Amino acid sequence: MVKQQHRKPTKAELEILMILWKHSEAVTVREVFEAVNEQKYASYTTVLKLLQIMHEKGLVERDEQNRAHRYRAKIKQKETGKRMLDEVLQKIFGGSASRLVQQVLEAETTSAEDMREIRKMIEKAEKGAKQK
Amino acid sequence: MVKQQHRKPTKAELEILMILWKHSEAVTVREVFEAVNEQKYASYTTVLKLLQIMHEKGLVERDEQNRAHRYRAKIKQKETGKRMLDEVLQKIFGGSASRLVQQVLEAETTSAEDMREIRKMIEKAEKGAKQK
DNA sequence: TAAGATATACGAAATCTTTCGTAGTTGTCA
DNA sequence: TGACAACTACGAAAGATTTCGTATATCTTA
Repeated sequence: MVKQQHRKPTKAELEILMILWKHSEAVTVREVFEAVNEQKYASYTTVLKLLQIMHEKGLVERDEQNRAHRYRAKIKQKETGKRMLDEVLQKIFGGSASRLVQQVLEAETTSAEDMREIRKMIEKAEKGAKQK
Repeated sequence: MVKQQHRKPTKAELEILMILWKHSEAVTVREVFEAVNEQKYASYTTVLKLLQIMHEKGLVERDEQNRAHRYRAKIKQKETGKRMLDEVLQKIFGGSASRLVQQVLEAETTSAEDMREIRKMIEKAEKGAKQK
């Protein structure tokens, strides 16, 4: 388990990260720009600047081999998700995982399908769980 | 299920809300101020201003009967938690509740105790689940 | 009742985040 | 090669959020 030493991504940065996470290969600014513009308008230089800032912050890696630089996420989606989830867990659910899960189960977006999967995971997890 | 028509609370507003949620009764600015300062330094007028802004936005209610106004959260912790959780769910876990729960189960903060509770909830929920 | 403590209101500085224009460089191709 | 397209760098405006000082009113108490 590694601790990340960077600040949490801002809203706009997270949007960029989500795009980067979809690609296994490093992508150009133009590609990111186009992906962003499928959701909302943003100028090319806005996207570029964001990537540059994220690079400074260490959120992304940059390959400067070619004229068009290529970027890839440096922080993992999983780690980021864990962090964000943990923040909600602590702040809103007072650290109670079961209260959080309960909320998820109550959400109308959780299907019977999801339920089954979740149950399986629990059963598996409970066997291997550390008894503390 | 009610939809909330206000914007999502900012970081500082959430800190205030968390304090308000702990109290069933409406509290004075001074009480909030003191609670805030157990965690970090903030001047009295900063806390006051935040509460005033939150009042304008409809995040809190204000009782102006006495000289020292009393505030209480107007939005529910549960609703806010649901919202925030749903945001993480959509943005990070692509809407998959099971992936989110899996992440929770993997977190080292989830105890065997939590697991048992979660399993019970699932079993109960699965029975009443809508089959879609 | 006068001084000091405690309130609210509110403008505006300070800070953080997002957006974009402009300058300058490099590649493309007719 | 010259014009145009595409790229990076970067400052700075614009927007959002947070912080605080000052003005003013009200309560408390010696």
